[in-house]
Amino acid sequence: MGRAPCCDKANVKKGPWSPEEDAKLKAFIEQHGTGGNWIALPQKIGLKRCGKSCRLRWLNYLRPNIKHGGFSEEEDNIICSLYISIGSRWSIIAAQLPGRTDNDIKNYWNTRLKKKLLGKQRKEQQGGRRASNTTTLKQEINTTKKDQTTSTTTSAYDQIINNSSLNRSVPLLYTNWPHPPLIPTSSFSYPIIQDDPRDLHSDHASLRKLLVKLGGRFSDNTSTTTTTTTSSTTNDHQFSTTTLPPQVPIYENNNPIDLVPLGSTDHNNNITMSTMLQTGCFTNELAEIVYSFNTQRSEGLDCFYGILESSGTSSGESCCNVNGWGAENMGSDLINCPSAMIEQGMLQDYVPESRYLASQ
DNA sequence: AATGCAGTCAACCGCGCCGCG
DNA sequence: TCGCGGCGCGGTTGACTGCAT
Repeated sequence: MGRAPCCDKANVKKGPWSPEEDAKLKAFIEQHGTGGNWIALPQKIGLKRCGKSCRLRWLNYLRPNIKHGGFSEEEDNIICSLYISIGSRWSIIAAQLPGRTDNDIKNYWNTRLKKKLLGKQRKEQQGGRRASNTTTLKQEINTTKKDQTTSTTTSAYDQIINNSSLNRSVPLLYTNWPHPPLIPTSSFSYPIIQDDPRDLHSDHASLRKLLVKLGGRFSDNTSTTTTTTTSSTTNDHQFSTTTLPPQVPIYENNNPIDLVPLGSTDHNNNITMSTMLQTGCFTNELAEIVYSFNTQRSEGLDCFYGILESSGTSSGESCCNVNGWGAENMGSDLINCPSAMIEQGMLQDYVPESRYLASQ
C-alpha cells in the first residue's frame, strides 16, 4: 500500500509554468502569503497545479531576490568546500548563498562545477605523476616509525601522519556517508601535494566558522529539535542558517553503518583517523574531486583549503565523531593523510587496532 | 538544411521527517 | 502511541537549446 497522492494527478497540470500562472501565484503569495498550506493554495488561487509544484515554483523562481546563473568564483569556492565537507546537502549549501536555491546549486554542481573540477584533475593526471611517491613515502614512514615517541592515546599511524612532511588532506570519511564504502584502488593515484603552511592561518577561517555554525555539536544526542535562525558576520561573509538548530546531529542514523572502533577512539565515540581510513567510506568520484581540490590549491583555489586542515586535538590525534562533527574539534571532519598509503595498502601495517563493530 | 548529440535547467517524483489529532 | 498529512529535500527526468557533423 503506497502513500496517498498529495493531489488529484488527473486534474493537475504539469510541465512548464505559463506567465499567467506565475503572475497568479506571485500576486497571491505577495498579498496573502502561503497560508501555511501549499496543498490548499492552488485551489484558492484557481490554479490547476499541485501544491508541491506551486511551492517549488515560488521557492525556485518567483520569490524575491532570487539570482539565476552567474555564479562567482567565491560562490564556487563555497559550494565546493561545503560539498566536500557535507556532501549533497543542497539546502544547507544554499542557505549560505543568499539568493541561490538548492535546485540551482544542485544543477550548477552537476552540470558544471563537478565537470570543471574533474576536468582539471584529469588534465593534471595526464600531465604526469610523481614516480617516486611510493619509495619516498615508505622511507619516510620507516624513519618516522623509528623516531616517534609513543603516546598511549595516539596510534602509530596517526603519529606518522602528524609527523610526515608528505601530509596532504583528504576529506574525512563519515561513517554514515551515504555511499557504500570504497577504498581507493590502484587505478586512481594521487600525486602528493605539499601542504601550504598559509592554509592553517588563512583568512578563510570564516568558512570554518561557517561550518562550525552549520554543524554545531552534531555528536550531541541531547540536541533540541527547535528550529532556530542564526546569523553572524565573519570577515566578508555573512552567513545565516535557518534550517538547522545548532545542535542537530544531522548525520546521525542516516545510515546503519555506524562504526564503533575498538581501541582507536579518543573520547566520546570519536573514531580515529586510522579507523576512518580503514573503512574507506568515500567514493572514487568524491576522492577524485577531493584530489582535484588538492591540486587546485596551487592554482589559486587554495581558499577552499581553509577548512581542509587537520584537527589538532589535545591528544594530537586526528579524529571524527561517530555521529558527525564535533564542534569543539572543528576541523576534525577533515584529516591529513598521505593518500598513497591508502592505495598502497599500508594501513594494515600501522593500524593494528583496525577492528570495529557495526553498532547497528 | 537536416540530423544527432551533449549540455543545461525547470520541474517532477518519491521518501523521510515532523507536527498534529 | 499511532496514523495521517504536509513540508522539505535530494535524485531524476525530460524539454529545450546550441553546436557539430
